[in-house]
Amino acid sequence: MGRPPNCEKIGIKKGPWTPEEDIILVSYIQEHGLGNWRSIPTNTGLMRCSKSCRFRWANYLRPGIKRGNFTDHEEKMIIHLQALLGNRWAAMASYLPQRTDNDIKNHWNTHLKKNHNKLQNGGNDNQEGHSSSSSSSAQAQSKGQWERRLQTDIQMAKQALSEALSFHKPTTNTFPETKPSSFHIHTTTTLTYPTKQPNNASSYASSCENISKLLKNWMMKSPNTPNSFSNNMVTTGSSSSEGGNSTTDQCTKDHTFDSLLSFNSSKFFVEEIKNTFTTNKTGVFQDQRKTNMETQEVPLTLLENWLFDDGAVQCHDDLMNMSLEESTLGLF
DNA sequence: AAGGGTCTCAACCGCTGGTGT
DNA sequence: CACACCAGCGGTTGAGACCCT
Repeated sequence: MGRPPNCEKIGIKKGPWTPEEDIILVSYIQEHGLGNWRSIPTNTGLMRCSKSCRFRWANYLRPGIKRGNFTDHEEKMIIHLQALLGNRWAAMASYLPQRTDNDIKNHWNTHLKKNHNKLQNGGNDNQEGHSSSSSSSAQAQSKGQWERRLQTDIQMAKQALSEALSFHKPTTNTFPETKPSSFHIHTTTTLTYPTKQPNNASSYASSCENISKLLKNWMMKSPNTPNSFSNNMVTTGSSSSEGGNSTTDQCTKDHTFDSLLSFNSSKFFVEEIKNTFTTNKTGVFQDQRKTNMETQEVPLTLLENWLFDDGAVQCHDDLMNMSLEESTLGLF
């Protein structure tokens, strides 16, 4: 027989997450790492289902998420990727590491879809005037899209395989072979963080960053903060509320982190990353995972390796060029 | 200022494929 | 092999923010 049914939908809370809940979730993940989502509500006492916890983490609390307006570059990427991949938001998110699939999906539906449809309708009008056999041309087009999609999947699979076989080899500069890290890391959020290994420097630096932001906002909003949460924060690693310079440092960090996650300038980008990760290892977050940092050499994550690769930025340009030519001609 | 319409986006829902028992 | 769990994905919803009249 299979596993015993485990349905516990009684008392499940829905709706927006409170800062308290965020803090509990982040603290727990920080302490225990990502593993069994199902155990999180039980172990934390959160009245949320595991799905909700995973979703909240993946789309809001996860380190490295960039929020706010999409840049022109990002929007173009999304349009190109949508033409290439269709509504495969998770796959698209793998090309935009700092954006979540939900973010991309929302942005597409609210901002880009309308413009896209407008332009497409305009193009269709012309096309229809051209040819009456729209069904066959549509079929051919869908076949082309399907082939491109398949090709993309094959490339991704090939790269994943080669990555697995030669883990430490430097990557080449052709698309998408240089992007395995982004595929591996961001297609699914759980792959981002080694399970049961809560000592990834950059990840936890960013987790603490998120926690401190939450805490800061929460403190401002609710002056009657229960001590239990403050204590929890201290014991679980956040130190941003301590010390006079913490706020300034935090702002600088926020800015830097946002900068490093933008694709605007390749050289600046790479330098920023190098500086930032140096800061991560020596700076304000050191105390947060002091024990681990002092006793262990923190390995670079796949993302970090990719980010250090100067050729990486070029890949996005390659993608842009490729898709521009064949997929979204006339969109811009 | 107020009311109604529109927009945005966080969160939920249902489905699917992989995996454990 | 069958059943159930689990994680992930894409579609959809609805509350709040925003804009317009």
